[in-house]
Order: sequence, then C-alpha cells, then structure tokens
Amino acid sequence: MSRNQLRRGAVRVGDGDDTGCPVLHVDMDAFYASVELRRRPDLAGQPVIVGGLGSRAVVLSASYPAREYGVHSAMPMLRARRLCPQAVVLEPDHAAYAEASAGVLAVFRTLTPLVEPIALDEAFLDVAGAERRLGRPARIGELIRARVYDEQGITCSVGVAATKFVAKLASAHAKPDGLLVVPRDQVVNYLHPLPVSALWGVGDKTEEALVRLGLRTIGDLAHVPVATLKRALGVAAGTHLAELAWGRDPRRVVAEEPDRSIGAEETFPSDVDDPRLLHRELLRLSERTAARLRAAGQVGRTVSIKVRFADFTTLTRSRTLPDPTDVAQEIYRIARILFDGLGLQRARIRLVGVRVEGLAGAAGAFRQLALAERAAGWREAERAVDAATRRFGAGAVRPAALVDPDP
DNA sequence: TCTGGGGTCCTTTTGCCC
DNA sequence: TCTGGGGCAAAAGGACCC
Repeated sequence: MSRNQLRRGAVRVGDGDDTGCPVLHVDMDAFYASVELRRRPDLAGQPVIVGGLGSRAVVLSASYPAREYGVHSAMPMLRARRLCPQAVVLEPDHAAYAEASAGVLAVFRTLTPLVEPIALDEAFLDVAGAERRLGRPARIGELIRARVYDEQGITCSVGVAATKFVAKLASAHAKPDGLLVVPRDQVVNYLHPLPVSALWGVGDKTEEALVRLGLRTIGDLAHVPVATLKRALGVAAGTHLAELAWGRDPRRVVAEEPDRSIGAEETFPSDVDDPRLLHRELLRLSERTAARLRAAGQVGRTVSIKVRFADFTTLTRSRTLPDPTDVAQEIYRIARILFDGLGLQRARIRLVGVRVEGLAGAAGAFRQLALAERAAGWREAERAVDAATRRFGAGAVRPAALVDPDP
C-alpha cells in the first residue's frame, strides 16, 4: 500500500512538463508544529501553536487547524491566543527541530550533493545530475516527499521549476503536502497574475512603494520601464525585481555557503534602564556569541552591538579590530566601549544584541597571527570551559574569570 | 496588534588617502 | 597651502527572509 493513499491533503502530482526544470524547493509543512505532533499524536487535527510563553513572544509555527483562525508565524502570541483560545500552546524545542532538519537534509543528500539549506525547514536542490539515476525532477520530488514522510513522519511540499524563485513560489502554492511543477513555457503566465508581494524580496515597504506607482501584480511590474523601478527601489532591487518578473533568476543552487556573521540578542521581558543589568546582558551575549564562534571554528574582526528602545527604534554600532577573535572577553570589551559610547541616560531599552562579522576560519587565522598574549590567555581559558561544558553539561563550569569585573 | 531571534544584502554616509 | 575629487573601507541604517 502506498503511503500516498494514507495521506490527506492535496497531492497535486506534477502533471506539467518538467523538462528543463532541475530546481526543487522543498518546504516542510508547519515544521515546528509538525515535529511536535509526532510526539503528541493525540493533538492531531487540533489547533497547535509553537511559541514562547512570555508576554512578548511571537508564534514560531502554527498547525493548519490553528491557521484557520488566522494564526500565523511571527504574530504576537497574545494576539494568537485571542484569535484561538482553545489552541494548545507548546514551547519550542530547538534541539528536536535541528535533529529533524538534519534527518531531512540527509535524505536530500542521498539524492544529490547540490543541496542548499535556506532554514531548518527548507532547502533548494539541483537534481539535473540525478535524472539518469532517479528519473525526472517531478518524480524525484515525489520520492523526497515519500522518504521524508517515512523517515521523519512529517509532510513537506515541493516546487519544481527552472529557477529558484519560481520553485519557491511553486512549493508555497503546493502546500500543504503537495507538489507543483511550473513548466518552463508556463512561467510568465504563472507569474503575471500574482500580487507583487509574492516576489521574493518584496516586503511591506517595497509593496507600498510599488502600489504607489500603481503596480499591483507581477505583470504590472514586468511592463514598467526598469528605470522607473530603479528610481523607486534602488539599482539592485529594481534590476533584480524586473528580472524576476519575467521569470529570469540567474542564482544557482550552491551547497554550503560559509556564515558571514554570528551573534546573539535578547528582548527583555520588560524594558530595562539599569546600566548594570544591560552590561551583564552584553557579557552573557558576548559569551554565547564567542562559544558559538569557537564551536564553528570561526573568528571575526568586526564586533557590533544592537540596541532597541522602548519605542522600537533601533541603532547599531560597530568596531573593527586589528586581529580577529573568538574570545568572549575581547568581544565584551568592545561591546562595552560601543555601548558606553552611546552615552545613554537611563533610556528604556527592550533589546540588546552582540554580533561578530567578517568571519574567517580559525585555523588559518591563528596560523598567520601572533596573537596578543592577553587574548591568547583568555582563548585558552575559554577553550577549557568549552571542553568542560561538553563533558559535564552547560552551566557546570562557571569560571570566576568570566564574571563581569564591573557589573 | 504591537511586534523574537537568527541571519543576509543593499544603500548611504563618513573618514581617510592620494 | 588650500581645495577637489576619486577610490576605498568602515560604519550605520534599514528592508527583508524564515
């Protein structure tokens, strides 16, 4: 018996011609909620919302029954609970989602090495090289859907097209639990009736700008002079959207792009104006960032901080170091200089963040560099903490050295 | 309705060097 | 000595995505 017969939902098998459509976009359906439902089959068919419990939390994922009440991701939890009071709310379990995601990616990689993860729950695949072995792209898409369901117990949707952008739209339209092929010669017909907001890269602001120009559909946009778009949106965005509107998207599927930055940020449960609390938070975030840098084998040259005020205005400050670092004490030292340089007088702050940019591999960086002794000392100390944490668990080791000297 | 946390990319401004 | 401007990198802000 085929699993397909067991599955509910629209299964729109690709009856379109997938010739010259080697790009697959695979998107898990309501990913976090689906992973939770695997453990809680008793909740099947019920509205389930995954999100934090704090008053400022937002929805990370909502099951399809919850979506019928208008709940969707990124919505404030307070509003979601008002819209759907009977929903079961679950706190996110990122480790479980990361594990499921790794399992799904492993399935993809048995089919082609050209797998480009976009997030935990979606990826592009280029299956041009797999066709002789596995069949046409749409067939490979169905193979993926079946294997993901078998091995991970969750459903996904697949878009099949000649380009990334169209494949992504197709998977969205196939949802949930479906597959859609957009044949090469149908691309323009498919795109032009859609609203401009369907274009990848058009958010609220850009949509507003386009509507001001009287452009509501992708077809409208396609027929306007590129110069007009450039003037309204800037050179890069204008050119890019004009191309997308005709189904032209030169971006290839590339496996494993290196990270450009690593950081951490935190929204306080309520606004904070105490500088000592803010300093302590910056230290914690610096430690988290440094630990993740070391775990990734990366070092970075630019430290930046982010401060969001009670009214949601946000500013950033950054400084570039002579030598790259992965040391919390270094990162914190710069973060403090940047933060104190703002000269804030008890401003009400809702979020602070720390980020390190300009990343490079640690191995190469340290081979070329004679590190300042102080930083090297800290580096050794923090590496020892990493090792102890791996053996004894998070929080087991808390060296006095990492306690803020001036909290 | 009141807005998380992880990122990427683009644009504009600024400071520096020649 | 003063001024202009090209080129560049860093800094800052903002839009966007999942």
